[in-house]
Amino acid sequence: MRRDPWKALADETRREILMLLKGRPHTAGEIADQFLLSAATVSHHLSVLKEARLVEVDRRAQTLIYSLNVSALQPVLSAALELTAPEQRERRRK
Amino acid sequence: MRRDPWKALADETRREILMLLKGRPHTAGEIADQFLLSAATVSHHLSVLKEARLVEVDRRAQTLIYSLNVSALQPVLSAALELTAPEQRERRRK
DNA sequence: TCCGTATTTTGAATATTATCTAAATAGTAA
DNA sequence: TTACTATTTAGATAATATTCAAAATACGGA
Repeated sequence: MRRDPWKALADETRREILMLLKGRPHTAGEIADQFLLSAATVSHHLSVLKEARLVEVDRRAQTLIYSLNVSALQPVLSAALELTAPEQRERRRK
Repeated sequence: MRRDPWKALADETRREILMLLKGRPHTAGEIADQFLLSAATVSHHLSVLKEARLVEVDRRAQTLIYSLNVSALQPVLSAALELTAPEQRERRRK
């Protein structure tokens, strides 16, 4: 399933997961340990992030390792910048 | 009521409203005319944006004029940049 | 004061989301 | 195969969000 990154980022827990992954990749268990939520709930959040391409997963035996995929943040960043930026002037050449 | 700007930005219609307001302020009616939704629905979206401080309102007689408030986008932009940016090096002085 | 226009608020239907527990799956090792 | 660990999936519930039609409010003008 395809997910809108904006929707994925709307949840505070999911943004905290991404911040955690910014430092280094973590296993699902390590991530779950950082929150007061059940492992099942964290797993659900991870799947939302995965469907939005904001994280990638690698398997190492029984263990799933999640890492941040910054490229999926690009559209969000562009949109936010476009709203913030002063009116674009016309390009000179081409 | 106080609103999380991330939540306000999660809705596509609301992001389109903000893009519209980037050009210039618009009345509620002008905004509603740009969408296939009822005026009541658009009014609801405007109130969500207002509660997230993403828009400001001025009254001109019966007419309410909405405009974009970029400053409320700052936290969103910072968070997105922080996730994207390379690991911060230690500051040299102070 | 009464009317018309612009807009919001209310009330209700429906859809989506967040969360939990319990059950299922995947992999490794005995 | 059986047992163990790591994690996800299923099923249920409660909270939140989107939407509309109808009613309410705000303002200016006749």
